[in-house]
Amino acid sequence: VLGYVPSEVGRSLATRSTRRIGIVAAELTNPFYPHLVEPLHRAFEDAGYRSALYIDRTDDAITVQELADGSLDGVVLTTATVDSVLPRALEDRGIPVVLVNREVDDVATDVVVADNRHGAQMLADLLVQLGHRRIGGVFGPSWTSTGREREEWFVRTLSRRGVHLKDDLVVRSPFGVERGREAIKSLVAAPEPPTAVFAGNDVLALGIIDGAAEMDVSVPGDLTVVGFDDISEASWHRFSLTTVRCNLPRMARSAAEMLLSRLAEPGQPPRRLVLPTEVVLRGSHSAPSAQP
Amino acid sequence: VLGYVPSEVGRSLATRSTRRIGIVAAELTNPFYPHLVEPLHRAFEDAGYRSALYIDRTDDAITVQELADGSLDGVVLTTATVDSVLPRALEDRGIPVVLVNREVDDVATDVVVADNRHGAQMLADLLVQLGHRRIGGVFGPSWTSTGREREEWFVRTLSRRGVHLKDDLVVRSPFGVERGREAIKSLVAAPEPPTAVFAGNDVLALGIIDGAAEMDVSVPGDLTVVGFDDISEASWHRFSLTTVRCNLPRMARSAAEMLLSRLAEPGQPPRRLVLPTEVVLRGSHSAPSAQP
DNA sequence: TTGTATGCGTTATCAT
DNA sequence: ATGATAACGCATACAA
Repeated sequence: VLGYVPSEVGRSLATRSTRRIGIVAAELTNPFYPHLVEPLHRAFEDAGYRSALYIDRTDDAITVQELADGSLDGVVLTTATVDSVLPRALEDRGIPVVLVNREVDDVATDVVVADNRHGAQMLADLLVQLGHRRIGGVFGPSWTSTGREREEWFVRTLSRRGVHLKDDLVVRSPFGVERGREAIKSLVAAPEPPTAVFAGNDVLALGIIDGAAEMDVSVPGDLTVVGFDDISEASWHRFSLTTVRCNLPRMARSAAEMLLSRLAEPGQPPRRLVLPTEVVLRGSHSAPSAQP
Repeated sequence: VLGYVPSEVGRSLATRSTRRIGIVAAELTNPFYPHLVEPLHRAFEDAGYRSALYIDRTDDAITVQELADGSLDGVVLTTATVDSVLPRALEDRGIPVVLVNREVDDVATDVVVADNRHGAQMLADLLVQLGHRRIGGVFGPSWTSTGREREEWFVRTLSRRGVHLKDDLVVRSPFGVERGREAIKSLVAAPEPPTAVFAGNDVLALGIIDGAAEMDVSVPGDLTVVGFDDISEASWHRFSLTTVRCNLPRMARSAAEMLLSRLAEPGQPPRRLVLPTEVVLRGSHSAPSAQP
């Protein structure tokens, strides 16, 4: 018979290697994650590994036993929070882990992140240089390294330039288009609405721009919006989002390489790779219009 | 020890069931697929099944041996073309298959699709009723049942109403935002540009709207755009796409149910489920403006 | 009820 | 080189 295909499960049992990597991401309908999952999948595929998808829902988090059932050679975590126990637990069971785009406190695993500090700093500089003083922030969750780091360095840099965010102009919310839409609605309803707003990531920024359009506030005429990540949607003309590029495909590839290299050489000390960021100027920013 | 997790691969070998379903989709950065993959994953998860992701790239198609290596209890195909051999091949090897959103000629497997004919018909009626006569089409690939069916019934209905599409106003291209953008640029460059354009799906429609904005043709002022699927992006204010709803989450759930039921009862005759469609009127359509 | 042996499909080891 | 066989981790069937 020519159509014979050897059984992977038999092979896996004998070699104790499944040639399958677990990728845990948030809901894929959050437009951020496909930009990470897609190149991750491709990188593993190119290396002869298959991938299993795990969706980490806020209401129903991924557990250790789901990932440690012996069906995975390694795991990529893209949704880790600063207090995640998953990375520790998995490594304790001998399962190689790599963190992507998120860091975890007090845990030493392989990790690839973008230079969020520098990115946030450049964005802050950009806004004050444009002349903005009444600035708002729609930051990501403080329990994610990404949200936390970007917020911290954005406000810190602003402070250095003598600009301070008013409390009623900052919102913290989970990453999501809908959340961005809601957030901007509350911000423009403030007694003194911001002339510019920093979004914790592009997905929030898309929601902000969309919500602004909905309320007839023009971007960048009435409101400057800057994002973070540079997902492909940011370059859509209807958004034309000024943002900082994290080079997600590269981040994903690096993460895959790290995991693969650890599979080959399990003894290696944990590595931490931080990728450079650059701001990409598009059409969602401008100088503030005359203040009323 | 309390942290013991039984090995899935051992269990799989013994029970010859992996409790894992293969989901084959196109690149996830194509915004359509997350809307299918996400609810599919959820449905399988709820039923105690894990899922493996397979990305079907145009340049590197999924092969039978990848899916028939014994690591999958069943397969969901979302990228099948009318002449796909995969469904037949998989069923021949005893692997349950369900086709979602796409049909295959001369193959009897389980399938769940939307009522594309009715949807296309309603859209055609809408356009002529609005008064459009110079209508363009950016159809999907003719080698997909979805692209083919929607095109056929759209032009057929138009013909019945006495409206015919000029050859230089129809484009056929793979589904993709970028392709929609390119397509509309060629259409508006025609000697007599269309006042309305039908998109093979929402993803193409998004590209069309974005490309139109880029060329300063206003939607719906200068150009009416209608799509197909009603993915969540279609409801974003910046697109506000008039489209026909296929209820993708429901489609996915039904497909999962079908596959699961076949796993429980392998002998069943193939079923074909076609889900009703409805048009959802938003802001991307209007009557044609005065003709020059 | 608790325990023990056999089979699942493959790789790997060890004789021949 | 080629071929027989044990081991992988679990489930199942059967025996005690």
